[in-house]
Amino acid sequence: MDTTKPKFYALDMFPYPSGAGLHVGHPLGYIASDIVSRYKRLNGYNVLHPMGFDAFGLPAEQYAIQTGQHPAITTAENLARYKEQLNRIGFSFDWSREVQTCDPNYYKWTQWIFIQLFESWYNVKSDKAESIDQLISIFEIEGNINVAHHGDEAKSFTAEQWEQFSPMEKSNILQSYRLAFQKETTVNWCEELGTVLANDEVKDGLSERGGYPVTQKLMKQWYLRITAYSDRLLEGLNHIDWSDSIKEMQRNWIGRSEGALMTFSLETQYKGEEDKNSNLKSNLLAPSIQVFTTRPDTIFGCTFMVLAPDHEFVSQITSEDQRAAVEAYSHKAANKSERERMMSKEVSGVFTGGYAIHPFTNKKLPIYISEYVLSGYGTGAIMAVPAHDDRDHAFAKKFGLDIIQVISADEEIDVQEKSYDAKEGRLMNSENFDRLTVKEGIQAIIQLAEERGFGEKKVNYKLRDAGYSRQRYWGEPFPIIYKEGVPTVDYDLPVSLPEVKSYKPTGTGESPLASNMEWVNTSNGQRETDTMPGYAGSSWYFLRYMDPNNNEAFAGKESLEYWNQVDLYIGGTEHATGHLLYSRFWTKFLYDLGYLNFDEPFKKLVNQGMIQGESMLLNVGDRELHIPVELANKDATITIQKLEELKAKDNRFENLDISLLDNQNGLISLRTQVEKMSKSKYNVVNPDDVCDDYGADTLRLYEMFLGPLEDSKPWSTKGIDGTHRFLKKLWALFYNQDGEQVWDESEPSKDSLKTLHKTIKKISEDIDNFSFNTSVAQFMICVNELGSQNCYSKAILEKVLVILAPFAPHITEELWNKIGNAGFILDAAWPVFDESLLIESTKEYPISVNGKARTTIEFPLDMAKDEIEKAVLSNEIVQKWLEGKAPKKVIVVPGKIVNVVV
RNA sequence: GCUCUGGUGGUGGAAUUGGUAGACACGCAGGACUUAAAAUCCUGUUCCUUUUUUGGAGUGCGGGUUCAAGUCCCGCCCGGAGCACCA
Repeated sequence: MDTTKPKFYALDMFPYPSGAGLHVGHPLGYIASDIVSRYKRLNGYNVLHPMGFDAFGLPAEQYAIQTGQHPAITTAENLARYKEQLNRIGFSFDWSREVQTCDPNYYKWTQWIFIQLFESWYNVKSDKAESIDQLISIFEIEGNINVAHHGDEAKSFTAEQWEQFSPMEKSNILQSYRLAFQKETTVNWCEELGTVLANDEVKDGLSERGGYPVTQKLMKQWYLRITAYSDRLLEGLNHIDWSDSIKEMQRNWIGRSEGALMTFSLETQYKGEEDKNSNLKSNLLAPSIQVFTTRPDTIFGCTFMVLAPDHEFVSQITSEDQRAAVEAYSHKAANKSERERMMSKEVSGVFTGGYAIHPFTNKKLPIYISEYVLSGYGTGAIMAVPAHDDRDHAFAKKFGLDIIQVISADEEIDVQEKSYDAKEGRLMNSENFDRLTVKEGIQAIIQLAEERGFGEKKVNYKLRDAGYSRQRYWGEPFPIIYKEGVPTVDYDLPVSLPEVKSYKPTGTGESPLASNMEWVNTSNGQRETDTMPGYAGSSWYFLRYMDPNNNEAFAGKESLEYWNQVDLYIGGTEHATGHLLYSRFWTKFLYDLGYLNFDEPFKKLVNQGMIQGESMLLNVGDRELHIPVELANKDATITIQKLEELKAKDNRFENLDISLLDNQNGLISLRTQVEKMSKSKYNVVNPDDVCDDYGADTLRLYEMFLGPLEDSKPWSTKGIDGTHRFLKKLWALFYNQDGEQVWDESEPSKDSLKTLHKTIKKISEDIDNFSFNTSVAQFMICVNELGSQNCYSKAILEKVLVILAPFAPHITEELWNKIGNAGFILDAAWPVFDESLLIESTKEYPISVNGKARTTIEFPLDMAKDEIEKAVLSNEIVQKWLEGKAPKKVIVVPGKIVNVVV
């Protein structure tokens, strides 16, 4: 490969090969990236345009559970079908670089990256990931007193103490530093799937895949410390060319908010029996409660406090007479599923009987528990300011608590009726802080709180560490062996996925791998039996394409340096907060370790819209049934005959009495509905069928012509004849209906050169702007014009073929060879655009009077402005419109318009 | 509720960022070729008005800036997507 040439890396989000095969929506983005790839190749770039498969995942496994067939077999079958379908459409993928995430030669490196994460920690001082061995040497020299890290809080210890710790204690301490670590927490547990899910795999309290209920469960799980990268993930968004909406989604997901931690001391302290078995001070008494707030300026309006029902201090601050009520409420809350909790908007809560002391006013503040405070965010406790927070206001109303206004508003407001949440106005009822603006108040109150030692500035994030354990079979095994309970690394990669008797999760929280004892028990200890989640393999696959067969590294240094960032990444928005965030995280991590010289993986991201299906619905009285779209006619009707055939083989129609349906001349009308393509809606359109009917080039052109790449649009074959007709017209410029040659070696006419160069210009611009629908329109204009000019000149036609080649590779390649050119059309060069051919000597100006267009006059383009002015004013029609009035002003926009203002 | 998007003919959609709105295509209507159909080609097609002439209105609604607004500003209405007790 000639590495002195410029490079271009065009990538598609690799598909998960499901059993259903491709539908016409899948190729949309692939066609676009293929056009750009071919265009760049014609322009002299080395283009990396690979394809592969995200092959680990739940559907194959669920199919395996049902049928007992090994997921590897079904995956291989599906994959072969996908490839066949893709090849039919004529993509220029470099299949020699194909990756499959379930291939041991691939997941070997997924496991290797996991090991790097396990053996790294995040040093806040250098603001990057560093080796855990260096951290251990620091511990050995000076303990952890000077270590600033991103991670869980660790007790401080000295070098001597570190020396004394047992291997298990050391391991536990290191877990709070490692970037891949274990932690016991409440997790999203899906009973039906028998596994834990990450936050972004849960939608509306249901599993994204399957739609099963998700509950909270306490389990020991692997996590990746993505939170260490929160700020860098946020900051990096400013330097990449992605759509605003995706950037915004990531910003919201990371959810940075600036505020303060405030400490409220407690009035009541623990009076129960001491827990002798615990040496944790907090179990004996809770001296104070910390809250996170973004509005420290409203602290004087705080009239009560609320804790999450599962906050660690709840039982200690609860008074005896309130204990039964509090426990009942907590119990109920804990057993609610995520979905139930989100469904009920009802205000609920219980008074604990405990009181906190307001740090400024020393007033007693009752402490409540309520579901509206989440234990996972901030400190799991809030200072409630009902006058200036909508939720606190609702709570105060329900429980009859005080509402004190501390921020004044411009308009007339009554905080007893409605809270005033805007961050505008001046402080009031706030002692010395009165009259300060909100902004000043926030500063001043934090400052004083810091001086007095009960508060500090604090940045909070919504982003959680990413759960990395799945109790599943069809995924990457962890390269981890427990030696007397201590997790240690197995460097002998790959750790291959073993055979098991059953793929079914045990339901007890153990993965199917646990049943293969021979595999689990090694001479060094027991293997980790969970597997990695779906996003593991997809978080770095774009790097493997650069050097897919490397056995020494995940990719070689030269390859990584040459191919560098993905220049263009095309895919759907469904991965906005999952895959795209994890990939950015892994890239930054590998950058920190020095393996990459870029820390954002995808320079430009384009999200193609979804192609929806048009469902055909048959009204059968009480309900509607989906009719397979291929049986319906174009005008949304179906013949009785076809309906009878359908009834015979589809049991959904068993009880249908066709004679009762309203029929007109043997046709029954159907209702159409645009919705997502899916098997169950019988509205899937297979690209193979379109290729059969019209050919792959028509499919490619039509999908591009449908509208802007980024818009969602329903699939409809209504306009497909237009693009097909275009290709026939193109062919007719070379050969007539009888197959006789009509192209010739004649000198191109001036007009045809003009048409050609206009097209070269427009197509180049359009591809750069991802405006493929207008490119197709331009090709149609080009062919129509050449046709009416009777242009059959080979010199023109072969250039047209080259610029059309990225869009319609099959027909252009065929004609390219037919007219006597050897070799691939992709090895040709993009024609050079000659501006001089387009320059016209005269131009028709629209002439308007007071902004209304009245007539047009032709002028030489190089005519001076004042000459044009004179000519316009002496024009008959203009004079008639002026009716003798003197013009105030004449505006001449060169090449555009002349406007006379009266 | 918050954030991001978008609203243009019968339909999908154009409009070089303030310069003749409706490119291109579908559909529809009329015509040519044909015994006929298909295919192909030609003409017309924003709406209202009108004798083909001609006017007038028009880019979700209401204001504004400008010689000139689909495009910019202010206030509404509607659709799509995402987030959603995040303190």
